[in-house]
Amino acid sequence: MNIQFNNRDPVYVQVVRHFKNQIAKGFLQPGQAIPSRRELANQLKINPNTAQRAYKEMEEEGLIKTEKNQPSRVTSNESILQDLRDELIIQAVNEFVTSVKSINVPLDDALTLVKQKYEGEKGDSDD
Amino acid sequence: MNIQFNNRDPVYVQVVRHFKNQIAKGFLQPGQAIPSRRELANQLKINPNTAQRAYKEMEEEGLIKTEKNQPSRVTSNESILQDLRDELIIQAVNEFVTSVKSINVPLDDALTLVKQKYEGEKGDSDD
DNA sequence: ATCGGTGTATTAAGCACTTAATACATATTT
DNA sequence: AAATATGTATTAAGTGCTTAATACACCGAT
Repeated sequence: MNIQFNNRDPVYVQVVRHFKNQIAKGFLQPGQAIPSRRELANQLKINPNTAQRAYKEMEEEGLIKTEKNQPSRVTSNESILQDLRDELIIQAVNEFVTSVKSINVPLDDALTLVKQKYEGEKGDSDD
Repeated sequence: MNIQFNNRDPVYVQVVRHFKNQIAKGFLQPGQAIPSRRELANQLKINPNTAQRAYKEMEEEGLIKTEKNQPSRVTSNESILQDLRDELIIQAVNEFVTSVKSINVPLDDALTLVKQKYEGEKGDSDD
């Protein structure tokens, strides 16, 4: 567990994004336990309330479930998990297409650039 | 001249983005005059200082030039204009590739989705 | 039963940033 | 010369939001 924080986005947003990526990637499995608020706060050197804020967001989106005196767990609702992945993809596509169309980049150029960039980098990014 | 403002980003940022798109698209030509701060403020119903803020940003990036008692003009520096377009494109590509790689979307899937989205929409967006 | 860990809620503090208000110098026009 | 429009700078106000502080109830283990 390690997150490279930037100074631009709020910490809790970055934490949520990190978990979403982990989940969408399948690195965090359905039903899998995740650290407690205070434990996560310790690991990431953030305030416990910030961790709570992140977990609350995920809870409200149905990504994690928390039961009395049990560690929070990734939801086992496959539909939600599928939706998460779809949403992340769709959002990325929409933003990209909007951007390139707004400055009249031809489709083929855009595709070529994506291909080059995608293949040009070795490892996966994580957040 | 018309901008559809959202409530998320600062107004001056949206103004800058609008001009950047117009320039990158070639809709605003090199050397072409743009409205005065107060005139733009009137047109867009924004505070003159907000217009000034936007122009200042563009001035600092070398996108526009302002000479004493002349309307501000789009720079005639072709290199800057080319860089602008390149930057917008590269940024869009980077963000997109980072996003899809972070959740292990295969390249072919990504390309297909972009193609579909691109072709699926008729008009260009403007900001 | 006491202690430590957990989730949660409320409130306060802090902070960065945008927008607004105001003023000034200059130049062009009437 | 007066008036109008321009760019620019300084300062103030407002505002939304993140983060921190604190407290409470619950449960399991010692």
